[in-house]
Amino acid sequence: MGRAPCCDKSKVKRGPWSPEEDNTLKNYLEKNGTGGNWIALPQKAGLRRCGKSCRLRWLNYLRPDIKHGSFTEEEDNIILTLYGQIGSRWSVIAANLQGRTDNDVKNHWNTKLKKKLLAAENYTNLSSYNSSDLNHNFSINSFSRNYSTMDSNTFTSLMDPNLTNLNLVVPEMLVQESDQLFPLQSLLEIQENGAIQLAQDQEDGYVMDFSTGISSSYNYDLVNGFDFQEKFIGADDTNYSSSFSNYSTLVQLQAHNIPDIDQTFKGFEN
DNA sequence: AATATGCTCAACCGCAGGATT
DNA sequence: GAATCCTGCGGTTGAGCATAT
Repeated sequence: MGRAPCCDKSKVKRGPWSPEEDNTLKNYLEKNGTGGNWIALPQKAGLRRCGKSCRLRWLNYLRPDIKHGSFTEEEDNIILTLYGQIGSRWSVIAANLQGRTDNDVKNHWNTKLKKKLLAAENYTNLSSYNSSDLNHNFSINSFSRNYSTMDSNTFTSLMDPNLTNLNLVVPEMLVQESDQLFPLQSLLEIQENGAIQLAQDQEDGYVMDFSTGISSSYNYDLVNGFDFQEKFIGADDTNYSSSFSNYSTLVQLQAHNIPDIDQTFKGFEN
């Protein structure tokens, strides 16, 4: 049969840890380690706590390699990027940030970064979407712009129109994978393929190419100074109207000319 | 100064999957 | 193979603090 229950919840202390309890747990673990059994640990260490609570306290707070304090911009960018790829797999994201725990990353996301991303998405009228494709779920799918075809001569990109090797927001692994599957076209190539320009106003606009089955669009923001390219697969919907809600997968979003992405987002907050 | 509201983050909860008996 | 437990994970909560009114 199975093992004994881990603890009697009516007999263990709950709530915030006292400095004395922290010391007891820390001293015990530094001398003895976990012994491979968190459930038995509190009794051995002389703590009236559930083993699960001890584990959490150690992993999230007492471990010597934990980094306390605010997140750097570089860490923010890593979180944003990885969240775009894999969603809320906090332990995986935390593993890419030295000294940060999944709880830390999760809290930071819920209190800071989510708002930042939502503000940016609202600005571009993109609503969130959970793609079923785990490798490419940048969580953006449906548009609600007012579309109007414009003369392509009026398009002005901030990036080199011959450029295909963009600075990417997504990490290298995904970039390589995506490049193999869906190579980037330069803006000139897109225009030569009969791209149409849509929705340019005083602040932003973009060019879209439906000729390949993989829809590409260049978006550009004249106020904040960045371009980015989006690619879609899974649908060849040339009869789009005011929404892309039927699009199945957004492959990737690639950005260029964002010297300080955090600075760019700041303008969208509140 | 008092109260309301918002924010942060440590801690808990419940579940899934693997391990153990 | 079944029953049960353990571990790790993501979601959620709520106390305490900060800021606004």
